[in-house]
Amino acid sequence: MELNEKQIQIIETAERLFAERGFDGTSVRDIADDAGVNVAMISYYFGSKEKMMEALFELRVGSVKIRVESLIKDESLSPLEKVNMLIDEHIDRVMQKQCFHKIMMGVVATNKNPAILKAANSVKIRNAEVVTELIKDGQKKGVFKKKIDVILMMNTMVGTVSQTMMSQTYYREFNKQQDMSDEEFELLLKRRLSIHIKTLFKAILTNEA
Amino acid sequence: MELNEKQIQIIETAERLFAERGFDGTSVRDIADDAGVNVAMISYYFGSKEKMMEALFELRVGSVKIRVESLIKDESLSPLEKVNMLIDEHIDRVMQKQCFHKIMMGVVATNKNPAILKAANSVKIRNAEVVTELIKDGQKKGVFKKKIDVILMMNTMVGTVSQTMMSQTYYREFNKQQDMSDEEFELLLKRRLSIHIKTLFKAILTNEA
DNA sequence: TAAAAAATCAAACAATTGTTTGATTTTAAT
DNA sequence: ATTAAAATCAAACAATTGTTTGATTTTTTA
Repeated sequence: MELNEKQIQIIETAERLFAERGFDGTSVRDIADDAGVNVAMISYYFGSKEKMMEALFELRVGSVKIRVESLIKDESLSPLEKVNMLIDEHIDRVMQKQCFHKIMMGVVATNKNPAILKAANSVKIRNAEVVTELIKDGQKKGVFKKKIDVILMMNTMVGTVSQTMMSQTYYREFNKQQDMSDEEFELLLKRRLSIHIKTLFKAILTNEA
Repeated sequence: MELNEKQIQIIETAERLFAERGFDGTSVRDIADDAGVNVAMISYYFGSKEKMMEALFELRVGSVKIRVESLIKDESLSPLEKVNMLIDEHIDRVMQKQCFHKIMMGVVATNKNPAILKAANSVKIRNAEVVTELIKDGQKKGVFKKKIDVILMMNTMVGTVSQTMMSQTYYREFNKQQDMSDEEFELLLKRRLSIHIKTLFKAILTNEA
């Protein structure tokens, strides 16, 4: 599905409101008003509220796959370097599309929309397969430990980033970084998250101290 | 607020449905039908749907605090032992009340109900303070590292457990453990989660290999 | 510029929402 | 057994929901 300017404008408004209030907590009139269009435009363009959600999902997920796949194949990088790049990639992706990731958490929690759930699951499976290959490669080269639970490891990455993203204002308060600009703080948060997760991964992946 | 048998029955039905479909995705009639009571009973007992949610929150959160506080004060345990017990405590709590924790994720994501959000935040702050004290004690005794980001560490625990709980059927498929009974699998999952997180924490907390 | 297509709109649609009402039944107290 | 309180109910309430209609305007095409 190819989207024109107005459709994207509507979708991005919906994305923001869905993240703030949830899918069922946001009416099509809320979206239309906020986007400055007539209510009928949503059905006119997307068919239904549900299908608009699917269009949003398609828009956001579509672009991700390629970068990861090509990264894995790069021969000049060590397995650990690749893992570290995947971590940074994930942090950037979540922090840059916070609204979308909030919505996704809601969609996965409540098994509402089967179409989206299925698509999200296939993305997850593909990622797990890619990472598993990467781990195996590292094990073959003797730099990674033998017994590694890939799923739990990825759950730690995804879970830590989501949890941190969702409660970032709280993190900011706790560490008394109110004086920073939003951009500064986000950079700091990303840097700390990156170091934190890389430390964790190094501990469960490698044999070094 | 003290609850009679029927009120608890309604609340537990609501809890299950909220976890499956979200707060706004569940109507009071859905709840009443499933609980086998008249729709009017919800307003009659709780005042409103919103207040019923608050009663649910109060019911589930009320019992937690005491155990954690007393655990911390126990002189016979080392700091690392205490941390490990907190991890197991958290895993048990989430796995035993999965529906509730799913709902909480939704509530925190969408800043809808201020009363609940405020209460949830105060619980979080209290926990962070307790853990911070625990970490400081370990540092004083020389068994913990100097620079530790308590919030990120807790985000890793909470995030990993939530993520794993939410996608446990997927974990089961991926590791081909369909033949197990549900009880067996849950035990296995809890054990693996426990070891996994303890390994992570040991790596960022202690100086050992 | 004329015709066709696309976009926009206010209004209406039926269905569902949370809540209230007022009567009736059940339970508890005297 | 009588009274008072609590619980239960079907029905109705107004508000909001997602969607459709049919007319009107704007844009594109020829």
